[in-house]
Amino acid sequence: MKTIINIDTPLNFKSTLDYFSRSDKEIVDLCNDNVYQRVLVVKDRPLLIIVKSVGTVLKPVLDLYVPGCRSARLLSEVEQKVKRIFSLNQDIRPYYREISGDEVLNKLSKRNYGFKPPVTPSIYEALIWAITGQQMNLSFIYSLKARLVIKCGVKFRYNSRKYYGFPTPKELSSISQDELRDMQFSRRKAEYIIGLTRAVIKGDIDLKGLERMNQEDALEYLMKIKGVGRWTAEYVLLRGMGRWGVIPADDIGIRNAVTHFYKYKKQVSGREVRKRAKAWGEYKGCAAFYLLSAYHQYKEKNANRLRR
DNA sequence: AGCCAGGTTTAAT
DNA sequence: ATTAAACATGGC
Repeated sequence: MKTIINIDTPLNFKSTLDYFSRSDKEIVDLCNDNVYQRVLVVKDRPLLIIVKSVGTVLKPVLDLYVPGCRSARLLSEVEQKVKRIFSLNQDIRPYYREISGDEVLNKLSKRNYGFKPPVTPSIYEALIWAITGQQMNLSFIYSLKARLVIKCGVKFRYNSRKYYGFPTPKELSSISQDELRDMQFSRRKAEYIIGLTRAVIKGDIDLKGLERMNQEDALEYLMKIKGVGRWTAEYVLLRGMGRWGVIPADDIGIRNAVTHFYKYKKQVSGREVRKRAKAWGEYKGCAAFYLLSAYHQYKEKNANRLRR
């Protein structure tokens, strides 16, 4: 089945795809030729979604194709997920007003006009990804993710190509410590992932309930989970729930980006980022994504230059 | 070779 | 209330 999604606020589809394409090891959020593909598990059914942008930044229109889907209800659920992933229900323009006094962000906003922080289909995915991503370099983290996804995620075949979904709690519930170690997760991370997954399955942790909580309560709730510190909780609110008022200020990527664009002489602390982020009000998280995204573009450009 | 990566926990000042 | 060490591996 197929449907068209009309959006009445700006959307830079390409910028979001660029964000998903940061690593060539990415195997869940797939992008090429301005087309986004990903496997979603909706109501226990694995589905491939194919999203194409057929509008403009100012008049965005998305073409959503779900091969094999014959139920209008299911399709409507999928559509909600797509809206979540691309933050279609949030307007980015108030962010531009908020940071209009900041020259650095102003410039980045013009360059990537319409870019919105992407959101994971589930909070669980953001949690597992964040725990996986603690402390290590991005390249290695993407290797870990790929191994986890290939081993535990659903496999989907379409046009003789293989696609993988990010593992659901059920799919991860039977993984053992040793299997995670074999994939080169640290013992600690293996414990965190297993513990979290068990608690979610058992109902001891209610991730859906987080959506109804305010920022402080949600952060507090998440940080009670073993393996979830401040950075992870903040990251999950932003990347996994689209809470634009939150910034994971201790994030090394964000700190590097702030250091670079605000021309500090040495790497700034998370504390310094928080201080600066006060000026970004309820849109700190958006600022973080614009900085990360621009910093990545900058590094890519440098890498290309050095390759010659 | 050694330090730093999308940090957190535990234990010791 | 801060500070240190351990955890794990790859990139530069």
